[in-house]
Parts: sequence; structure tokens; C-alpha cells
Amino acid sequence: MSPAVAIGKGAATRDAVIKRALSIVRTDGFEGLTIGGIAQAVSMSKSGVFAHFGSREDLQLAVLDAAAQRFTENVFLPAIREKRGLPRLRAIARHWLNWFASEGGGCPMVSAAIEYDDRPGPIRDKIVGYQKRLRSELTRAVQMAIDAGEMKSDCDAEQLAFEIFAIELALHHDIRLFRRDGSLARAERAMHRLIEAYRA
Amino acid sequence: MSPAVAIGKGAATRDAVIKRALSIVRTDGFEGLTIGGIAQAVSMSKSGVFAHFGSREDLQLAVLDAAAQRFTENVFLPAIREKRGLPRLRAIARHWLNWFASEGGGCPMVSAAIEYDDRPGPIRDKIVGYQKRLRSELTRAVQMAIDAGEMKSDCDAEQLAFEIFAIELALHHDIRLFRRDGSLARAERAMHRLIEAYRA
DNA sequence: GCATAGAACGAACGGTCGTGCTATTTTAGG
DNA sequence: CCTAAAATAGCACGACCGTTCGTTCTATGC
Repeated sequence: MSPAVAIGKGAATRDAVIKRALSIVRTDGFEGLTIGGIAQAVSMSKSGVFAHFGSREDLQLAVLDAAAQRFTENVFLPAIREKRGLPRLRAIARHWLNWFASEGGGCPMVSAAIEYDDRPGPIRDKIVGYQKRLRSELTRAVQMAIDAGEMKSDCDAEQLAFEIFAIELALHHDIRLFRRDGSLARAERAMHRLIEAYRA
Repeated sequence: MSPAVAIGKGAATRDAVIKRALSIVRTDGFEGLTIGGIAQAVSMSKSGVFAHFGSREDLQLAVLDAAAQRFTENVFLPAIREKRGLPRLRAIARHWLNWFASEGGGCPMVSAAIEYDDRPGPIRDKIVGYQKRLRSELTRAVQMAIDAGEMKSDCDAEQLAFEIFAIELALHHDIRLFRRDGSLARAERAMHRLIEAYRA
């Protein structure tokens, strides 16, 4: 069966290319994403792949967009069904932890943030934009819990968002590097303790 | 004046090469470290640099060792002057935060951990070894504070070490990506709150 | 002062990179 | 069915990659 909304063949293979590119990025990073490499992975010619994006950088930017969209769909969207305030905040944190734990490879956004944190250009700009948006949405979720009177009066929304982010980042690090069972449980415990510490 | 311990000319330039390589790695990552690039940076020929290491991978491993040594000297060694237990633990955390805040570039160990977390080989092996050692020494410092009766009885050493590491990682992320003043202060506040939460 | 070993150089190799071009094939609309 | 357009292939290019090799320079011990 064809996709619900019929899309042209061009857009279809473009999507397929990006999907493959995402899995390459997860293991080799953004600098390891090459036109030739991905062409081989999707059984196309280099020039065939190239024609879809016009430049390697545009391909990288497209992959970055796709990664951000996937993240939003898997972490934030499922959480907005929860009641705003603490339930939603907990849902975000939980989905995020599970996202890191279940993904077969590293998070492209985390890799990109490290790879380009010192290289000015469009890629870094896009990464910073997404990371700022992520942080501000997380902060907003915290603020809703504060406004609902569920958190201590001295709870600083940005501060708590920073500390939640820290635990997520550390889980990503541990799970990928040590590959030891129990990393997720440890992160969950840390997250629980953190939120309890700020809870009214 | 010559160095305290006279070293041969070969070892001297080798050290100079590694020093330069460290600064390249800080901005371009380990995959961005090329023989030709570093040769140009130290005004040598490619083959001249190459002869010192025998292969690119051996160069990368040497740079990794140098990075680990620098970290130990700047974070752990200054802390062992403090009394074992809470003072020493706090000193480690403080020196570590300042290390990230003062370094002109990203930490090579953090970059390497992300770059090679999915690429088996000698480089990944060395990174995992160093990271495990770092974590276990941090855990040991926490355990000393527990043994000294300075922490709550339910304090889990590995758990606290994980959470301290999380804050360090998040500071590295924020400071390098957002370049906003206040990241260090935020991380310090998080660290203080974290340790207080576990303190007896 | 000379012989010897280490250090650095320069050129070259095969390979891969991104990127243009020009064909050729495939798709979609009238 | 036919045709214009889109999609893909093929090929060549310059640049850079790690690596090898033979040579040259330089420091050091006898």
C-alpha cells in the first residue's frame, strides 16, 4: 500500500536517504556522513544522492532537522497528553530516558552538539537553535508545575531544567560507553530524587 | 633554561606535536586530527610528524593519554591535598567544574567518548578504560565521605558519582554550546544542592 | 674529525572526499 | 501514447587523506 499522502518519487527516496543517513550518523557522527558512503548504503550513485541535496552541508542540515523531528515526536508529543504540571514534566523526563535507552545508536543531536560546539557555521547555528528550543520547552514544562503550586516556592525553572538535562546527558554517556545494564535504572533514580527535591 | 630533566630532541618535538594535537582535537575532534594538519601547525613535514608515531591511530592514542594526564593533574592531584571525605570530594567537583569553565576548548575526553562510543577498536577501548577509572576514583572519593560518616546512611556511592558526573557533563555542554555567562554558577548551584541532599 | 644513528624532508602512491558536468532512464500529465 | 520534466547514472576534476620510500641534514660518541 502507498503512503497515506501520496508523495512524489523524489521526495520518497529523499526520505529514504535521510533515514539511512540518520543511522550512519548515529555510529559515525556527522563528520562521518559522506555522500559516497550513504550512496552505497542506499544502493545509489554518488551523484544521484548528491542531486537531492545540492551539497553535503545541506544534507547534514536535513539530517539534523529529521533528528529533531523524531525527537519531538517520541519525547514531547506523547507527553502533552498528560495533564500540564508535574505529570507532564515527569512524562517528558521518562520518555526522554527511554528514548536514549531504546535507541540503537547515539543521539544525533548529542553527537552534533559535541562535534560542532567549536565550529562556527550553519550547522552549529541550527544545533544551537534546536538545543535552545529544547531547553526552553523543558523550562516551560517546569514553570507549569511551579504555577500549579506543585513545586517548592524557591524552585528555579531554568535551574531544574538544567539538572534534568544533566541526567539525560549522563545516561546517554553511560549507556553508550559502558553498555552495562542498570544505567537506565540509575538515571531514573536520579531523576526521581531530583524532582522530589524540588517538589512542594 | 632547559627542562628539569633533559630529554632528547626527538622526545621534545614529540611532546610539542602532542601539545599542538591537543588543541586541534579540542576544536575539530579526534577524527579531525590529521597528520597533514598537525604537520602544518608545527611547521613540519607530514613524514616528519608521521615518523614519531608510526600511524595515525598511535598518534590519536598518544593524544588521548596526554589528555588524561592533563586532566588528572588539574582535577584530581590538587584535590588530594584536602582532607579525605567531604572536603576532598568537594574539591574534586570544584576543580572539575573550573577545568571545564577555564579550558579554551572542549575536553578531548568528552569529544572522544561521543565520537567512539559506537566504534570498536583500540581507541574506544582506551577511552572506556579511562572513563571507568575516572568513575571509580570518583566513587572512591564519595565512599570515603560515607565512611567518615559525613553522608546519609542510604547514600549510594556509585549513584552519587553518577549524578556528580552528570552535572559536569551538562556544564561542558552548556558552556561550549551556549557560551552564556552563568553556566558555571548554575552548575555550582546544582552541585551544591546535590551534595547537600546526600549529606548527613 | 669522523663514523653512525636519529630526525626531518620531499616526492609519490593508491584511495576517498565533495562537486561539476553530461547522458540516460524513469516518472507523470495531457 | 507521447512528451516534458524529474530522477538517476556515469565520468572526470582537484584536493586531501594516510602511508611508504629514499634522501639529506644534524647531533652525538669514539
